[in-house]
Amino acid sequence: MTPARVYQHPETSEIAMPKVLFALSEPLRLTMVRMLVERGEVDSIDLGPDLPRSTLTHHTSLLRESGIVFVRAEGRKCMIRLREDDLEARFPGLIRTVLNGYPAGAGNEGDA
Amino acid sequence: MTPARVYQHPETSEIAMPKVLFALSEPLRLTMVRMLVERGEVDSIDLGPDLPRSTLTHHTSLLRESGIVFVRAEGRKCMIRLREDDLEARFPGLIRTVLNGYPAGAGNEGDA
DNA sequence: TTGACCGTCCAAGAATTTTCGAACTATCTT
DNA sequence: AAGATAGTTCGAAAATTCTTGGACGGTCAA
Repeated sequence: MTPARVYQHPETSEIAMPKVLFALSEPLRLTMVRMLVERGEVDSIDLGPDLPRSTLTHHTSLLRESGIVFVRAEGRKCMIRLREDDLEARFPGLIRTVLNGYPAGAGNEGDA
Repeated sequence: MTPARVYQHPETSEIAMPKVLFALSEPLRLTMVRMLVERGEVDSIDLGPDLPRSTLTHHTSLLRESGIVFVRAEGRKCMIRLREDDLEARFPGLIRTVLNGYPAGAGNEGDA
């Protein structure tokens, strides 16, 4: 039994505003974050069913490394959830304020 | 008497969250925005006295095109101020929330 | 165990952003 | 008018980021 996949996450205190804003500055990732807020923990593939897997990994890694999401391995899939409490502690109101200004559908995401 | 320099600004309704977040995702520009909040309208050169002028123009243009600042020519200088009301109307609380999470000095800016 | 799946890593190319010197225009001072 | 000053534009080079295919290793079902 191997330790499966392990993901590195920044400490709450290490979460940096510029990196977070950069991560959120992409419509695709912003839409992912909205889905996380609405659904709680999701299977990573739900965040971009039509994306090539390596592209999806790229974006989820960026969200993880910036401190926005927590990632854990679950069997062969990968479950992702927003670090709500950590983000709220570090940058109170940020996620809510940002999503408020980016209504659903604003980014022409996915399902036509 | 020539019309001097004219600057294009997006309408309030055209200000887009991803572009704004991208503009704010750079420590240098984030620091500029803080200075604008603290000082009101400033001479553009105050935003980066040590930067090459063309670099300064690049950053101020990006802030202007994203809808964050208003720029006007004043003689040979260029005065810049935050579009506080427009930003507050479009994305309530955003600037305050962001600057709150990016304390002064966080970006090692300028004066050593 | 075999085979299908899933996610990551690597590498390469495309696209974007950043930086800044040089040339140019406009403005102010004298 | 001449010289100094301010800002923009252009071009080029460096740095980042984005996208994707392909190889690889772990996981699940049969």
